[in-house]
Amino acid sequence: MPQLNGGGGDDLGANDEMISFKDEGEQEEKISENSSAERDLADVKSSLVNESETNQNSSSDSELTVLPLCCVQRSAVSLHLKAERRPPPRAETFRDKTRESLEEAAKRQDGGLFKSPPYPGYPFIMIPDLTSPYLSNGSLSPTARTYLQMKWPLLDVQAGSLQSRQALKDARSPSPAHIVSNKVPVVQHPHHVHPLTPLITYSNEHFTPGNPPPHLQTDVDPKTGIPRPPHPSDISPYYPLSPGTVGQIPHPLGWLVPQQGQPVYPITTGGFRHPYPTALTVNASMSSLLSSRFPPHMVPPHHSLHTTGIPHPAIVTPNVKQESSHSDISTLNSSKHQDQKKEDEKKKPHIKKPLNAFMLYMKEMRAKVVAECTLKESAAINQILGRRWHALSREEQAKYYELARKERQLHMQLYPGWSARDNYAANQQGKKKKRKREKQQADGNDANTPKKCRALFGLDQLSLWCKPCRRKKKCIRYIQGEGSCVSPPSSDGSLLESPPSSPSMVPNSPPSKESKPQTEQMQPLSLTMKSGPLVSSSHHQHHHLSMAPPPPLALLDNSGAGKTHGPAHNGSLDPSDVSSSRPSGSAQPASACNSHSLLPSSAPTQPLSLVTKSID
DNA sequence: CGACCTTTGAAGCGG
DNA sequence: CCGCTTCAAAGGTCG
Repeated sequence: MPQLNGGGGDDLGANDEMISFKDEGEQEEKISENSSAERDLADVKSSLVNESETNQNSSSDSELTVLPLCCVQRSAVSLHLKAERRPPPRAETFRDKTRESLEEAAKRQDGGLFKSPPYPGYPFIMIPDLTSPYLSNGSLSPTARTYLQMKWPLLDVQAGSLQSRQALKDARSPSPAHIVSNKVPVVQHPHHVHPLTPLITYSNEHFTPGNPPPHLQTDVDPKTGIPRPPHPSDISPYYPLSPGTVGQIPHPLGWLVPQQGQPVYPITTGGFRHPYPTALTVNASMSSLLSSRFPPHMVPPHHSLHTTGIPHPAIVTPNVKQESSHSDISTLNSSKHQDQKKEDEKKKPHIKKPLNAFMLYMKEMRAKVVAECTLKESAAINQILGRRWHALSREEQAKYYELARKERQLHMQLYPGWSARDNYAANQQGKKKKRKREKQQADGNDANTPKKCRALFGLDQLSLWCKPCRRKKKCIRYIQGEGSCVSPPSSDGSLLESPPSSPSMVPNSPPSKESKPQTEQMQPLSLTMKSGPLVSSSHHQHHHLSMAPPPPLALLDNSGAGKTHGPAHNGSLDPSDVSSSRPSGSAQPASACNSHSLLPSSAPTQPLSLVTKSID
């Protein structure tokens, strides 16, 4: 059985046994609680990203210091989900129905999930049993995957561990900053690692030793920051591998991490032998994610081959490309066209885009959610994951951003000439998502995705929109005049989670790109909307929300600011900024606005968050 | 069997 | 510079 949670007492763990949900409204309420955190996160996001990048250079020590949520133990509310899983009702209008069902399902599940903190105490990370999770062939069904609980390193930090950590740190060779950001606290402690680490599951077949790609091998771009030189430190000794398997398991970051004496891409054995203290190594889970990205079976094109001879996961050869390998054959029949295409592709293997932070997160968490929720539909699961993502603490998100950054770097090194555009072209040829776009657009136009100004004035009166809204950023108007807030995202409950980040006020935060995400997040709603008249309700929420307590994150921030932990983390993340940004507190309310809660009822109850607030 | 759905983030393209 | 579009993962669902 996959679930290890139970032991932890994590509510989430309560998988199958679920108690029926009461009202969705409640769920939403709970969600709102998260919203605050989301806001913070959003604000921080940008900083995180930057941080990750900046981190490279900076070496601060403070990894340990910050323990985010630890303190904030959210009370674990027992989570009750319906054991019975209702497949989304299919109905007449498939789309609407499906949507609704998805939304509903998501809400239900999510709500349930949210009741209990996704990561209570932030303790665990579920590691998928990778037997072959990433194989495109997908021999294993998702459900088949097993997950191991891992403690999140940060949480674990304790006095003793700190010392050890420090030691590790010291021990580390001057690791390339680029690879590891000190600021991001990702150090994994050995003892924390579950003995059965998922990594073990990696199939050996995947990895055959080989030589690293030429370009990689020799050098690492000093510039890019991905160091090739042997870095003992990079490899984590802690990596949870069973002895036997170890050799075969590639280091998750193996591509990036060079080992002493070993080939740069020693996926095989080398990878794990050496201590891998650095942030990169981070969590086993994280690493697993990365490793997952590199499926063995994919055959890489010449240069794309990994040192080990293993192609980078990103590369998909047409044949191998999807699970439906057999289908390929049939496809061949379809037309010469394809044949030609194939040939072309062969010549030019399809290199996938590197996964972004959220995608990495999804990969890691999907199974968990599936297990917990009993939902299988990816759409619904993704909604939940999206919410959870928003609920993640800065640190947590930072980890993923960091991973994503590394992935991108790696990807760049592996495929120097590659550009996302290549894939665009491919699709165009293949013709992939067309309808989708149309639909999206349509939806977008709808009030369904309410952006403050957009909802308020409509597309027609774009000129009236505040600049940020026009840019898809946070609505100033909305924030500023809280009262003015029109309705939030009414539409979907799903939105609940996505709060607007505190924002506006903080123009400074360097969130260039990040800001975008935040805003986007805020408007995820598309799902729900169809149903109805949420807007009006938004008002209520607004009030409530405003009253709502600050998110747990706030604590962090505060603590960070005031307290020590500032060091590494903060520095990198800029927590200070964050905290500062929020200080007024006014921001929160605003964000609250955003948070969408459709139900009036949703309002007030989110005790937990409040509690956390007390910290102050 | 392929496209869609859904999420966030990164990147490309065009104005 | 800004906005829009595409793609990345994933699995159920529909045409």
